[in-house]
Amino acid sequence: MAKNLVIVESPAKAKTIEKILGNDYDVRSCFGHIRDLEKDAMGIDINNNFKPKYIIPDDKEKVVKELRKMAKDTDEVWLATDEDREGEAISWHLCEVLGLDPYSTKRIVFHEITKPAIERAVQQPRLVNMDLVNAQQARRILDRIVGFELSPVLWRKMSMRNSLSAGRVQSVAVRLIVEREREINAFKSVSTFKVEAYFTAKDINGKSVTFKAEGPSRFKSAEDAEKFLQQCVGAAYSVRDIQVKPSRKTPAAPFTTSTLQQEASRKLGYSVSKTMLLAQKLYESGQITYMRTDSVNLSETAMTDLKAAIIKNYGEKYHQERKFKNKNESAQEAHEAIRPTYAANQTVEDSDTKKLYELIWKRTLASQMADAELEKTTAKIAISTNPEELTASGEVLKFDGFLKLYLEGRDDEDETDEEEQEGSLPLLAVKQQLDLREMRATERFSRPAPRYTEASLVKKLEELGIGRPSTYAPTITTVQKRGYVEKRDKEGVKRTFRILTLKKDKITQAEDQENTGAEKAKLFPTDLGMIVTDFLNQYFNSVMDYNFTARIEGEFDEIASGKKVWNNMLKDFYNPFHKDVENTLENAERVKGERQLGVDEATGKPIVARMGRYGPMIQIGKVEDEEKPRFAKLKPTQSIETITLDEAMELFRLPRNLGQFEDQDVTVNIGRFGPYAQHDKKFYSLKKEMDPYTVELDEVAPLIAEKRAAKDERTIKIFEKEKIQVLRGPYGPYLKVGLKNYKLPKEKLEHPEQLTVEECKAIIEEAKANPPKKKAPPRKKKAE
DNA sequence: CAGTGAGCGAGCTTCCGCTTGACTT
Repeated sequence: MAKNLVIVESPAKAKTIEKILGNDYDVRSCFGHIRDLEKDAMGIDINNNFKPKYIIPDDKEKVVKELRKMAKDTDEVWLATDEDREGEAISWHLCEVLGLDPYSTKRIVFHEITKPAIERAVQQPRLVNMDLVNAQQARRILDRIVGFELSPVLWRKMSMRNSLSAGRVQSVAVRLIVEREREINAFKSVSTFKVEAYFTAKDINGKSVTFKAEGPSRFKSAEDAEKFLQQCVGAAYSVRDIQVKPSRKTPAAPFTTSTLQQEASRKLGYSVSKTMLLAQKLYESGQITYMRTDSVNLSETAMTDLKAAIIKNYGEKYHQERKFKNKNESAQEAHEAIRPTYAANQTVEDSDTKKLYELIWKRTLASQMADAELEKTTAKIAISTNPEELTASGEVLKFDGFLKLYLEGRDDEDETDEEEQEGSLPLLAVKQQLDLREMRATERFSRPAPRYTEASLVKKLEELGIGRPSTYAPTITTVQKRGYVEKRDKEGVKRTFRILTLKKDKITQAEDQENTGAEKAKLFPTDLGMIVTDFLNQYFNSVMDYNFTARIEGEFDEIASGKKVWNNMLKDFYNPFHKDVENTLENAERVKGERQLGVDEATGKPIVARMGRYGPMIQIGKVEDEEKPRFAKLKPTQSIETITLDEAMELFRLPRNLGQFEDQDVTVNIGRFGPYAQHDKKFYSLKKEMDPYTVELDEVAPLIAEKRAAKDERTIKIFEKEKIQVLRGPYGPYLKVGLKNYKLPKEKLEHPEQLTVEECKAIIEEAKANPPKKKAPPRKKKAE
């Protein structure tokens, strides 16, 4: 046992630091928080000044036990958790649990895992900062109160299924998506006409090249555009003025969690959870620094390392030292930016993480590289018959600088002309006459703000100071798991647009088609998400306010700096909040999310879209009517808010009988698990692209035959009487009895077809006698 | 696995932020 025990949060970090500190130090990890509020009675004694009751969660017992033992056998314990609010609290909890005195135990901090930083830290120990700890306790308790008082309100007041949830972070995330969707639904697109003229001129080599110039402004109507073209008939064009301006581009800061998620989404198409999973792998294998960070800072040693790599690869000219400042006020900067551990490693072998690593490597190096230098040329072109002018602009890259490696992506889609790369212009002279090849006025439509992607939502949350690097990915998973939000694609619709062309002094009009509104992997609110958001907005306006988190963060800061007492802050929040909760429980109506669609022509009964126990549906007639109402489920992409009466009536066409296959009826319907076909008493899920409303027998019949064959293939053996199946799955052969699966012992994996009934029964008995340990997530009994 | 949709009441759910594995059909 070494003389010193150093406790950090992450095990990968522990390994590195142990190497740096040498033999006198044992470095161990506590794996994050080791205590949390008890769940009973919220774990808070509200009437006793919000006194928290902490427990050690089951999955932390083991590590706490080990740390206790080590702490007892060592001379000195050093608390080296992260230098932020949560880290400070973890240190305090460690004191409490390990029996250390917070007023004498050594607390050390460092922002980077480098030898000088750690050695410096060890020489300057301090004590646990109780003000900061109290700020964390206030944060924790407030989140618990909000979550555990709001969620039960939803259970009581929503007429849909249970296990709904609300919280300071997730509810605002859903609100953002709901409001964006409504903005899009309400958006009225207007069209304008954009004029582009194509000229030819001789370049330096005497070669004839074509370039583009833009019209003076966008025209509101086809008539106005035509009038302009008309005025250009017979005109001569000449260069009136040329401006040449140098410009520069600057590299983006190195990655934080949020910007890494954004770029991996834009450039590699990764979901935020995939990005984090791969980054974790890179971190654990020592390839990159810590991946949950809000800091853009690079350590001194990293800067030196990067400089060397840049100079070696690209030369002195390409290096430029830069320090980046964080724009985000809520940043706590306990770590460095995300960077490669060794700048010399351009890539990694592992094919899974290769792309992400290279992205990080390029971004980090680029951040220490020289500006790109450009030359922007703008030529004004006069029209002899018209006082208006055309503008041609071109850009030439004089020095690539950081662009050699990396250019940050953008969120706006490149559907329109706006983002067209500016090409280069031929060398023009003032007064030079230009030949017009043609001039076009093209109709363009304004577009609503795009729906959020996972990554652009993270960006927005970070801007609002809501959530932390460690929670962005889990929050996005939660709102999807709760059924408030769905990630999906949307097909575009065809739209016709007009083009007026002036060519050889003649104006012609044509039409063309474009695809618009197509979106990939975007976040859509569900009806449930909208209804819950409306409800929370109505009754808990203050918590749903986009500035709520920023405001209370300010108060946490005051607690951290000793200007405010944490219990008082909580009291000021709790009293009005709890009153709202009680008022809502007492007075709010149960929410059904009902919307009137019209009247059924055949029966005169009212038709409504509303939320049922099993999701959004259409109802014809009322429950109290003599004749029972008719019900139909909405399609997955439909929404209560936007469905039309005609679309609603369409839904009543199911179930459909498609005709006969092998002398049996084939019917299609939509069930609990999506669209399916039924044939010979068996069920077959329809393929994604098959629409149960339009699918035909000749599409479904092969599916039935194919699925039957696939099932035969998976089946190795069946013991009919005992109802034991031996099946082949993606993890190898296994046993299936009813809904339960059983693993085969290793020695049976080779020849599963030789298994006997007795052997199978023995395996099952064995498994039942030694049930697999279910630890962290307790299995839910009911689906959903 | 694939019929539902009212209302009652039992017994359940739930938060955010710090960290990794265990597990999967």
